[in-house]
Amino acid sequence: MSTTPDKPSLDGLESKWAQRWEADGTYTFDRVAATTADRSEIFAIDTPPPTVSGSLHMGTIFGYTQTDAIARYQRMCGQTVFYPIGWDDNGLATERRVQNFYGVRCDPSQPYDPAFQPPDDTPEEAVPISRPNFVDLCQTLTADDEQVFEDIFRRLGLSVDWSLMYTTVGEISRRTSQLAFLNNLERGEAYSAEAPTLWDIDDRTAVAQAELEDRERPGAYHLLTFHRSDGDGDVLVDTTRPELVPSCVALVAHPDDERHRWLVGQTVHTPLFGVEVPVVAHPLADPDKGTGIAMICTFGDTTDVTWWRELQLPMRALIGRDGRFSATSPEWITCDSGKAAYAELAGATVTQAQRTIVELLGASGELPGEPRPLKHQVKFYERGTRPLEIVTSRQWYVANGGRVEALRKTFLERGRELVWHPPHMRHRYEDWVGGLNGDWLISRQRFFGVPIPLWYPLDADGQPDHDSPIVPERAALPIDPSSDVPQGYEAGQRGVPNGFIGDSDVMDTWATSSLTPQIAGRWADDPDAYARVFPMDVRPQGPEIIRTWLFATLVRSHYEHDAVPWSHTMINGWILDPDRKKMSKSKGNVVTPIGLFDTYGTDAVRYWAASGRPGVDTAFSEEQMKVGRRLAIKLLNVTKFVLGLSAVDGTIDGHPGANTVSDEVDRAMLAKLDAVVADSTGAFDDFDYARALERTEAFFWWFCDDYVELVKGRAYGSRSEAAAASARSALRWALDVLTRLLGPIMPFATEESWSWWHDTSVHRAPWPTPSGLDGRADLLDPAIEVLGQMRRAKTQAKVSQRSAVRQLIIVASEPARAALNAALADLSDAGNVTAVDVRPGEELGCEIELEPV
RNA sequence: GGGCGUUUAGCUCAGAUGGCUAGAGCGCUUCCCUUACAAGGAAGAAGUCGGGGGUUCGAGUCCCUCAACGCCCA
Repeated sequence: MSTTPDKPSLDGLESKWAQRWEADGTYTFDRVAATTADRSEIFAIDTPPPTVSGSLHMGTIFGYTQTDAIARYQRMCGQTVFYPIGWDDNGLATERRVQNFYGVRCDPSQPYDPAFQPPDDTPEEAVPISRPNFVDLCQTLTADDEQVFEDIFRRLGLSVDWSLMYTTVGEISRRTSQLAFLNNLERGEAYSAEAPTLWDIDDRTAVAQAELEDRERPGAYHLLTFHRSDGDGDVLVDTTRPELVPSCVALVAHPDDERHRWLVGQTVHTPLFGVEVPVVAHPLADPDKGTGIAMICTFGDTTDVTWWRELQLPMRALIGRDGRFSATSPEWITCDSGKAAYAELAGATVTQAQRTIVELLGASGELPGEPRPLKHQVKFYERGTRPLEIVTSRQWYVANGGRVEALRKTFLERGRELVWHPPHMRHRYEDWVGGLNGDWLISRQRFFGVPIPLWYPLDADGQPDHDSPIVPERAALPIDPSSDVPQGYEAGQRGVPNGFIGDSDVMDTWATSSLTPQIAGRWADDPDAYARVFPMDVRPQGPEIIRTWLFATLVRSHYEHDAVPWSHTMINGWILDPDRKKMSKSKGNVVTPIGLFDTYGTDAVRYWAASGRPGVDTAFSEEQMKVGRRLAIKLLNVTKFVLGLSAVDGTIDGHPGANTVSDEVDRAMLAKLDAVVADSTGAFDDFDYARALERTEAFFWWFCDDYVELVKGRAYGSRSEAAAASARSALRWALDVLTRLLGPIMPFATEESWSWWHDTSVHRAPWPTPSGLDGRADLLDPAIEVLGQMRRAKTQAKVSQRSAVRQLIIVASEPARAALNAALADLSDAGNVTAVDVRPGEELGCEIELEPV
């Protein structure tokens, strides 16, 4: 117990208490208790591992504070709380940051340089370095970033158990991720296939459906002339991608389109290249677009892929992984003029090719009319800068219902097993699962990630056999197939005929972070410990990653455990800037938290975060933080006041003593507080930290402004010792309860004021229960009303609130008079009333005669 | 084009199963250094609850419709 300071202050509380909590293990997950506890006595949280590449912004503070409030509530309720933390350092975001930070790029053909040092100054041209050197740099940089994040989270007062920290490229994550993948493979849930894939030509990697975004781009319709093979005229086709004419495999019209029905089944020759292609019918052809007949190319967009697959068309792909047209003329272009035209395109980028082909078509007279500009939606990788292309490559997939209706239904049903907070967020999940159009592509042609743990045997020609991958021993995980050697082979056989080769890809970030319950819970290493926390109780996260993180976690858990990974999911809202725009890095309106912690104190920032309702977008508001700061200071001050009164023996021992709290006024206040306790408890049980805070806060201000003012005189001893003891006892009890109610939201100020009169942490104190004193909650209403009228009279008379009332005449109904009588002495004290008279009447009213100045 | 959400004082938001004479905080105005708190306290002004229909004795709350904004998906 420390002494109450003369001048309470919020300054410095964060570092003082963060250190103390760490030293005391206040938030440590109690493994011993967990082994004997019933599962219902453990509360496990699947914390989002934030991406550490870059700065931590207010959205993170917002969501994580809300989760922390729930964790603290559950802990005070006596739950053994499993609250881990992780860093998502895996993936392209980190690679980008390393490239920019050090001025390097990964070139897997470079040999490892053990003595490599990054350039001192960022060079103009990126320095090519080996993959191991590159990965080293990624590790170095993320380690720095992670320390910065940890400092911020500690300052935020997150009650996570730091000993449970993991990273998504760490050894445990790699083992878990590879093990889960091998299990998926063994059960047939993961497979590899050579297929058209959305491809980012800048990052040179495949991209999954969940990573796409549509962006509006200017384009132009070009009217192209195809020539009927029967020589009986031309067919005009509108396209926004004339450069893909050499990849054209068919024309397509809607089956019900009368204008083109006669043409279906015939063939035409493509402009410039003279390749004969069929005219086919398919319902996805839009009769209202362009001329109503479209060119199918392999591949201009995802509709082309659908047509190609469903109509079993040939593949005539020309754009390579570098985004350039093939350097050699393809075999399907046979005429000399076609070959000559292609020679102009060979090696060109898409933009160059379009310009060239428009010129060629203009010269050949096969481009009637001018291009007509339009704006259209183009698919981009969400982190990318150029439109995605579709290339054919071998990739690994995990079945997610995108191709099989029954599986899709299974995942929709899994989604309904979860309790969603707020409930409408479930729609986002269902919309996404319902709209899947392919399996989950998990392989990435990148460097900093969890390797796909496979090798392939090479045949006598040195060609890999992708259908018979070599699987590592489970006990050897994690492995890196680019340096580890499979059982039964020797290192010298790598890459030689009849030898082996490692899979060079890494897994998608989500393929690892979809396993956060398994990683944090130590599924791969400690099944007993894992069984204590899985399925977890809650997954808090942002709405934008329902389609990725939440869905992928459900998929993995379904396969691995035939269960949903948690019983509840809490989806937080967005942070909006004062103009109601979403705050995001790209908009440049992001505020960083440290300055706010300095200015308002962490509790104030937490107060703002906790006042955002679950799932509701919330304006960034420093005004709200000021309010939170006032609340925190008020708590310190009112605690100082209550503790400054002499203590009452034996009244605070779990509950206020029924004998000591003898005054009806005090019991009425405690009855009101009982209702607040019940409300707050119910709200927290329903994950509604905001409602809990709102109820507690409203009561707290009433308590300070009205109740304390009403009983202050009596508490000082203006009447009998018993009357004073009742007030002091009630004040202490109420303050004790209020401090605990505010603990989950404002951990620092509550811990500080609590420490002035307790030896143990408020965050380990039991969650409050009702006093059970059966007071009349509405008893004080008329007295408080009269108190207000006296204040008004004094304010209007422009005199001090302290000034005396010579005579107070109250008119009140019978029940109100009874209630007033109980409080009349307190009222006279509080209003400094010389003479008071209560008279019968209908409406409550007062006549107030002030003492002349 | 489809789905979801939001729309209540100048601002940010509360208003479970319809009963409100519509609340809070901030901001604003005025007053008060009162022995927990001047990084405070007291009081006051301020809203035809997005528009239009409907159900009902009664609707911010339920139904229909329209509009604006936001997000997600095509």
